[in-house]
Formats: sequence, structure tokens, C-alpha cells
Amino acid sequence: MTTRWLTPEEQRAWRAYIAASHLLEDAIDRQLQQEAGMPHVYYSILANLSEAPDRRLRMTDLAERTKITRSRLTYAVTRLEKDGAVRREGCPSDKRGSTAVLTDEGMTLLERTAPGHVDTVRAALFDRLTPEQVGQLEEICASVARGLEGDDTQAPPDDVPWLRRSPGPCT
Amino acid sequence: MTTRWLTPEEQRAWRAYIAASHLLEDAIDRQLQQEAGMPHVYYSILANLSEAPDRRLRMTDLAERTKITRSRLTYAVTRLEKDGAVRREGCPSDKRGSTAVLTDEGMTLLERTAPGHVDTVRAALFDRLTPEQVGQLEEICASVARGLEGDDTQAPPDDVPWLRRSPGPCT
DNA sequence: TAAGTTTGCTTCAAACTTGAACCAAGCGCG
DNA sequence: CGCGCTTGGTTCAAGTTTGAAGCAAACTTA
Repeated sequence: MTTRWLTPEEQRAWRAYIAASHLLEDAIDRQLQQEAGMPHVYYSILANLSEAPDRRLRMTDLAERTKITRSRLTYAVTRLEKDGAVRREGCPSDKRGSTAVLTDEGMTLLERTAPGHVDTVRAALFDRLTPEQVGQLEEICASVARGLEGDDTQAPPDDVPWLRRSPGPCT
Repeated sequence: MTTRWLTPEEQRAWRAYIAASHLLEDAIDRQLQQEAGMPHVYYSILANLSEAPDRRLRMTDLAERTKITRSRLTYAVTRLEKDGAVRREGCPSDKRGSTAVLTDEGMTLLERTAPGHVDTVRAALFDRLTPEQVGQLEEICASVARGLEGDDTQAPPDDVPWLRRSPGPCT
């Protein structure tokens, strides 16, 4: 089968996407590096931990939520541990396992820096979109993510209690 | 002013976006690393050169188009030069300047690997979206990019002759 | 025309990411 | 049990990215 090239519309969308995602990640990384002294991924790790029950998560679980590789996570957690934002604990039930725990210090850091981060995300993204566009973006991204995640068919969990409370440093 | 947190809709959109963009970049990077032996950014550099008149672009210009920093580009071009895909040429009119030129070898590499790349982009993204969604995605991303680019007000150039011909390794 | 500034690009060290290799610890089963 | 296989995590070397600093050519202006 000969290649189905991108249509002009698709090309425009693709180029726009590449540009936007680079610019957005750069802006967010810069801002967080300034205010929190860490790149966006690291911040996300803390944010994910802060939402987990008991502020703790197994490494693999955390890697899946943040969509990063386990080895990347190992490195990141080691760094965050040095910073005092995270602590590692062994898993009693499975001695291979290791659990990352958000420390109080980490939580404080998160609370201190969340407002600035949200402001940045707002300024760069949401304040520029109509409510319909926000919905469209979610649809599109969810669809793509579903396609790229291992199992294309599993529905997302729609009742995660500790995710229900709305405001928080959850970005 | 107290922080305007993200609304639940915005949070969902943001999470979906983070997930999708990570997964997408990873998938594309993996595929291109396999087939072309280089990450996506490097491929984009080649693709951008291939579309430029005479297949050559000043470093700064190239950096702007690909949305990466100049130092990142310097590193990348050095590597691509070692691979033989790109050649550097001094700029006669401005002796500080340096121009990256896509070699025939680079062009061949691009032509050989473009189909696989497009397939990946299609499978991961466009084949999962309706035509309306493609349009929405473009709108959204263009809006975000406009906001993050230096000048918020300048219209995008809508007649770039060497961009008009549609199919090609332009991703 | 000689400072002083800006622009174009590179360099450097430190931080980060990648993927493959590795090491236990759990698991399945003859 | 005890042998293989899988799973959870880490490690290592090689590659990449970052941001600040550096360098030289071009511009500006007194």
C-alpha cells in the first residue's frame, strides 16, 4: 500500500500541534524551573503523589500515571529525594517493590508553587480557549491517549475518590 | 488576587493533554529512533530544511521554525553533520552566520523514512480524529502558539510557495 | 572612527533521558 | 521443593538538553 500522506488540513494541524506543544512545554518548564527549581515532569510526580491516598504510590504505578519510563522515574525520584520532597519506602508485602512518599516538605513546596504554575497554564492555554475548545481538546487528547495506551478498550475509572475534590495543585 | 484554579473541565483537559502529548512524543521518538536512528526533533530539522528554498536555512531561522533553542540546534546539527545528513556553510554576507544545508544523503534518508513516520502519526493521531477534530486541533494549537510566540498579533504567512506542494516528508 | 551594544552562533558543565543489562523477589508447576 | 519465567526496580554508559558564559562580527552613535 502506498503511503497515505497527510492532507493539507492534517499538515496544518500537525505543524500547529508541534509548535504549540514545544512552546507550551518550554514555557511551563521555564516557569517551574524558576519558581520550584524543577522541570515540569518532576512537578507532576509530586502532584500525582499529593493526590494519591496517603500521598504514596508504588514506583510502577507512579510511572504509569505520569506516562514516563521507570528508569526516568528512578532518576527523578532519586533527585527529589535529595531535595527532601520525596521519601522512598520499601513495600512490606512485596520486597522487590519500592514506594515513593510525598514528604511534608514536598507538600509545602507544591502548595507554594501551585498558584504560579496554574497561572502559567491558564495564561498559555485556557485563557486563550473557549469553553467549547476546552471540551474539544479533552476529547481529542483522550482519544489519542486511549489509542496509545496498552489497552485501547478499557474505560477510564470514573470514580477515584481522592481525585474528586476539585481545586488543588493537580497539574 | 487569589488563584483561579482550574475548573473540573479544564483539569480533565489538562490531564488528557499531558498524557496524550507524552505518549505521542514517546511513540514517535521510538519509531523514528528505530527507522531513522534519530529522535523526532532531529527529523524535524531535516524536514524543515527539505522544504526551504535550496534546502538551506540559517541556524537562527531553523531554530525558530523548529521551536528549539539555538544551543540545542547547534548540538543537533553537529550530530547530523557527523551522520552526513547535513552540512554547515558559512554565510558570505554575514560572517557570524552559519547555514545548515541538507545533503543529498540527508534527503535520501528523509525520503526513505518519511512513509513510516507518516504512518505512525496517522495511526496515533489522525486516524483517530474526525475531520472536524482535526480542524479544532489546528485552531486550538494555533491559538496557543500565537500566544506564546513573541508577537501575539502577527498573522501567519499564508503564502509560502515552497510549502504549497502538499505531499512530502513534511512532518 | 572608536567605544558600546546587539546579534549569531558556539561552548561548557551540569542536569536529564534512554534503552539495554542486571538483580532480586515473586510465581507457576512438575 | 527447585527449576524456569515474569515482575518491580535500579544501574550504567551513551546521548541529549539546559542556561549561562563566551566570542566575534555587525551595527550605532557620539
